[in-house]
Amino acid sequence: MEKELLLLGLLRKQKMHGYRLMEFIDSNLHICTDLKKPTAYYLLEKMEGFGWVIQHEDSNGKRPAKKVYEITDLGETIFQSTLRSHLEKFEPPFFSNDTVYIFWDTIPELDRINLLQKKKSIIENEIKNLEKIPEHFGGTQILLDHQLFFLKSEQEWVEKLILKLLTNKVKQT
Amino acid sequence: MEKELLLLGLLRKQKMHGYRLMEFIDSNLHICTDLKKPTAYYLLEKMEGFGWVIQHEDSNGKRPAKKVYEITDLGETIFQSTLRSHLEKFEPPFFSNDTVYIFWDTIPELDRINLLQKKKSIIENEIKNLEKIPEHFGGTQILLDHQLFFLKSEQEWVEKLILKLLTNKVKQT
DNA sequence: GTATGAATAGTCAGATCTGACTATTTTAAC
DNA sequence: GTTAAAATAGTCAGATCTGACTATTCATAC
Repeated sequence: MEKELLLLGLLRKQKMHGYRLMEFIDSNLHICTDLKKPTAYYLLEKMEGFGWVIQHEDSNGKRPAKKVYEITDLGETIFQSTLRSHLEKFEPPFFSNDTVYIFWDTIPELDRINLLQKKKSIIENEIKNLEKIPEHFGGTQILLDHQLFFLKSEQEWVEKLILKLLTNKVKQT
Repeated sequence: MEKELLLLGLLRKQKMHGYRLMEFIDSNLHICTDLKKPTAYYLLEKMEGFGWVIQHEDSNGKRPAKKVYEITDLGETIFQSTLRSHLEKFEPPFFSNDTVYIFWDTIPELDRINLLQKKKSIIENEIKNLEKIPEHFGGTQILLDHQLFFLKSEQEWVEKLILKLLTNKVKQT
């Protein structure tokens, strides 16, 4: 429901057509969602079926008709309850790259260290990029703070793992 | 490719049929993947098409024929390169529940604190549960360590956020 | 004026994923 | 020995998602 929540929340502020929605999401919210354009159109149609949004053609002037979506009262109710249930919930994400650790013993020790070092530098770059972003508006700043906090925690973890590998190696020699 | 990697990696150790694979994943690897049974069967068939695995019917005795999957040389090559590329990569997960923060201003201040407190207690429970799990084998222990490290970081972050809200409230009064 | 590229708005076939189901065999209880 | 429950093995229709595409309009440069 996160994607639906996002769309509903944006439509609450202002009625819009799909393209405008995706434009906003792409340029401002890429940290918190991977919603793609065709999915957005698909979800808008689905939500129209549920009666969460209504759509009317806006054939302004010469341009071909645009489908402008607007949130309904039902949509607002859904938004409010979903918003609350998501704030209180906690669902750990899957670290899909972690699958490798299951097969840790397949990788020679030197490779492990080298590859982890690369991972570490990617994280460091991400941190630098995030720190460059100027203060955002309202809640989006919380989102950025969270991401940054998370990245720093990941950095620390990888550093510890590398250190552990290095000290193990020293012990062996 | 994480799901394919997982299946290939397990088939490397031992040829198996889909049910056995899923049994192992469900009972040991639920932390790192959300692979479900029908998806596993789908992926096995796909990988058979790619020549990464081969399948032969095992009609042992009375039971209806089982499809036993086995990794091929090509599959092993794919596994090795995918394993390495995943170890060096870092892709931050999407905290889908964070979508709420975009609409932070919609929620009354008291609700915010209450709901975050619930979130916090869920995290604390998860931590307790993870700490109960006895030492695992090999790489899987790294996976558990990572998850625990992450959860503690999340706990800290939520605590900080709650604290910030509380001090803001005091200032206002 | 017109060719070219960017912006605008959306669609579609095909890939991926899953809830709910089928079907058989084994185990256990009586 | 028969019935019920659990274990075993898999399937399928339908939901969800996306890469690649279409189609129109606007800007600009020549």
